[in-house]
Amino acid sequence: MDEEAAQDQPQPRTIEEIAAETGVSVTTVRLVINGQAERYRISARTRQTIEAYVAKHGYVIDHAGRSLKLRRSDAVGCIVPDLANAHFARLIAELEEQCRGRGLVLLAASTHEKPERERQTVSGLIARGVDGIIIAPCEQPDPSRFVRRGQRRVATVVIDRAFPKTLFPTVVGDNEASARRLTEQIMAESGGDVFFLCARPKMPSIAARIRGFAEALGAAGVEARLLCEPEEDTAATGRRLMGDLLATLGGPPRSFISSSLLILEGAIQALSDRFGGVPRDIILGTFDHHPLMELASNRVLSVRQDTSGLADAAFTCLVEQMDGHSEEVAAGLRVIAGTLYADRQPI
Amino acid sequence: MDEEAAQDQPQPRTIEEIAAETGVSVTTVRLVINGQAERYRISARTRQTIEAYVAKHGYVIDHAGRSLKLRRSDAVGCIVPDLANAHFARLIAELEEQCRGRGLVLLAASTHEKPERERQTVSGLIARGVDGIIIAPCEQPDPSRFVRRGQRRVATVVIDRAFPKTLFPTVVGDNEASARRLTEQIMAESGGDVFFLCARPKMPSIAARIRGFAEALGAAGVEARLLCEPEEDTAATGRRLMGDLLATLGGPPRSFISSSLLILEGAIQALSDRFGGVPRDIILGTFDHHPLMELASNRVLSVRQDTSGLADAAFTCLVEQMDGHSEEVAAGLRVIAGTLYADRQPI
DNA sequence: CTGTTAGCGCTTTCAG
DNA sequence: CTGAAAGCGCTAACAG
Repeated sequence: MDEEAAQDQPQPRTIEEIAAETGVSVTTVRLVINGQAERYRISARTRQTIEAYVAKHGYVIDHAGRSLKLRRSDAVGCIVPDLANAHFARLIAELEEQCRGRGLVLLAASTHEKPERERQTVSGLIARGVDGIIIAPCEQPDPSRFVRRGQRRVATVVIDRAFPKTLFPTVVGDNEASARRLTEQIMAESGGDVFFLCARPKMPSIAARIRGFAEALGAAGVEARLLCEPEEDTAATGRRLMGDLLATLGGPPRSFISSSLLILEGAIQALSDRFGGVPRDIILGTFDHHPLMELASNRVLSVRQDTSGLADAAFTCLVEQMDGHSEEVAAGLRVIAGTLYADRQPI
Repeated sequence: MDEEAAQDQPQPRTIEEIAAETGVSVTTVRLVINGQAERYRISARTRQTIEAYVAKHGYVIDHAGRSLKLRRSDAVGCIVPDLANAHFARLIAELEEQCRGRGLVLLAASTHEKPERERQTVSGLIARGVDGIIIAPCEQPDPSRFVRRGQRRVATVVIDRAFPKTLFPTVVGDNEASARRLTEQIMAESGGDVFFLCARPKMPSIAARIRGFAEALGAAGVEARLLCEPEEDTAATGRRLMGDLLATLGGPPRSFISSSLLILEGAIQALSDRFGGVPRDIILGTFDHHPLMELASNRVLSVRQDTSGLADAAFTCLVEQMDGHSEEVAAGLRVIAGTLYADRQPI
């Protein structure tokens, strides 16, 4: 009924219009609309008048006006290197869920690892008035860029990548420890014969994995077996690195670890090109678990990051800052443990 | 230098403040800031004064005020069933890129296939004042929900799922034709022994695939070999469907097609449980290509949707409506062809 | 060429 | 319990 009526009548209106139509003041209307009727003891009669009118015509608040007045948008920005990347996509999905729970909306943006683009994106989001930013940065973020209108810094949390100077609250996976465990396990299973194919070794998350890898090798007295590409984290890189490795070894390695899914894809291509498929006895090690890895008949050791743990921690931290009546939030590092899986089982 | 100065001075200011400080009017300031100095022939002197001031102190526009006045947010909302799903994540990534190119920002939201949530999300985004909505809906979208303030309908394009009544401009993949080609190819390679495991057969995209599958089977005079689950598109479903199939056949099928990556994952699990891996001679057919499928030693026939083509078409259509000085945009259907791949080669 | 002014819709004192 | 009025920052007439 009401639904029907709403379609005929002029659509949702402003508070002011509702006030005019119902013959009360905007304050009164606003009070009942915002559910504060009780608190201000609006008379039941006027209250019902208003509620009836709204039920009939509908009303949706205009956030633009609200934002302008409140200097608050109830929006948070999330900046990641690549929205299509499975890891970041999951992160975004979790964060959007959290946002929804608190009536916030999520602005998603990508940088493609370009620092300049990242800076512009940050400024852009701040100009949009976001109340908070969650960022997986491609460079050490500069706090002075996270301020608006001389106000204090916009709530910010860095996720996934811990740059040396932790100037912001930061939430990351336990890359170093995971890498160490993964490497140890692989060495145990492969007899110590393991290589690490990686791109962008300067990225803090990758650097941590390299450290973990090196520690495990060092503890076992094995020399470093690292193949690196400074920049391009692409399948093409993975292909090239694996190609190099095959050329060097003259045959397939017993096992290898790839620093990202893209590198793994490339490595698979190189192996397929050479052997018509991935030799079944190669042990695969990876940090970005994907269910399709089960397609391989190979032994797969993978670290599954606790994506939802990361998102939860990051969001909680963000909200603390946003609600923050407290002055400063500590710019600490929060590490979320991942889990090592062998094929489909956690070990 | 300027950078340095900017850090000492009070941060970015309002147009009004800049006007006061530089001793000119807000109009003048606005004109030069918006790059319309030429057009209104602002004198070089005042112009330089302003530019110098801005260069020194910086200025970022406040979108809240702008939105309120212009009734336009330069934001578009994108609503998909699941942001973590590879297909939608790619779509989101492409769309964000497009948005960026036009100075728009992207609000991302998910529905998890819940109609009620979808409706709320639409209303929410409209209340936020988005200028456009791109939606992969889980139900026939109701145009009356896409209006704001009695104004005409917010620019909207439906993507990925063509419901029977095409009330909005709609951009989808060529699911039916792709499915037919895929099925024909698989039958040619497997001797006609092919099954289709699918979830949510009522979804228009899935329904189209089922039609294509049935057509190919019909043309070859083979009976329907469809295993369906009405709702849950999950790995658990895929596992169950494959389990049922194995029980029925008493052994692995020669080939099967899965309606989604999740179904494929589940099917793989069921096969692994039963045979300790995916029997190598099974031919895999799928609609959501993923590079990791190369891990399989199996023959893989997959339809790769032209994600960026979909995104381009959808965005173009959206922009037409947003800029639309023309009255109505035709609510037509735009079909984007996918490509059939055998292993890594298009065929 | 430049300045003044009136709102956009909302919230928030401050008065009744 | 309810109303009036100011103002958030921006833009777009309209005057000079």
